[in-house]
Amino acid sequence: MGASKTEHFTDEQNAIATLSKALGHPARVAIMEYLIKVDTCICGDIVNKLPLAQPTVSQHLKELKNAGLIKGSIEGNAICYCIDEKELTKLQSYFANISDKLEKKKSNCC
Amino acid sequence: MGASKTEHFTDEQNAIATLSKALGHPARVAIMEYLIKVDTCICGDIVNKLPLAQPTVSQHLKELKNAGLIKGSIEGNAICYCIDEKELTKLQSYFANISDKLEKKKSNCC
DNA sequence: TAATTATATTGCAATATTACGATAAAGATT
DNA sequence: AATCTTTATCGTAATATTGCAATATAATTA
Repeated sequence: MGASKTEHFTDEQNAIATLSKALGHPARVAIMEYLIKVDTCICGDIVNKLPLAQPTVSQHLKELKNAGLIKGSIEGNAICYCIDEKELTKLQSYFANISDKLEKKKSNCC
Repeated sequence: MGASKTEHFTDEQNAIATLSKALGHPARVAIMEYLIKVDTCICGDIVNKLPLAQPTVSQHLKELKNAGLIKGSIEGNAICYCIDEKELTKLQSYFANISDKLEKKKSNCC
């Protein structure tokens, strides 16, 4: 059908999937990396850095914002975007936890 | 147009996006978690665990395999899937690195 | 070798994503 | 107030994803 059956999975599984999906496009990875690198983070700078049209970048920013990975604040005429660390930390600790489990298991299945 | 302009981004950005995208569906997150939890990992078990039809699960397994996150080996009649740690480690260290950078920066932008 | 079991593939419908031109909205500047 | 600058939204086309029934493939067993 095209729509995920999210209701059948745990909240954590859905949360991790949502965050991962938000980073599932190179432009959005590039935006995150840019925001981490610079401290000034005006939307127009991001548009200039990326090889995409302004509406497309705006859409990608919206998706990152919806996922909670970035936040934006009005800066006069412009909008200042920056990383929202909370969700990123969630992802980071999730993967750290998984790696830890695998490390301990020393899986020899396949 | 609908197709990502992957050629404009770095290899690492594309790699992280591909891995993230593969985990961008709760069913695939659930599959990964199941494979981490159990040591026996026959495809049929996964199908039974998930609230999805067999062809759908097969498709999700294929995507995880294409991304390099799991590998499968023929086990007589059945197929044994398990985690391929290499790519997962790549993701884990990527996020660890990002978190580290943010930690050091103590960003006070927004 | 026929039937069974396990998994993959095909085909298709429903929906989502990606991209961008045109345009709107809102503050800044003249 | 008219214009400029900056960002968001709308509309739309191209493509991708999700899901499953039907079917194919391949090893196993009777």
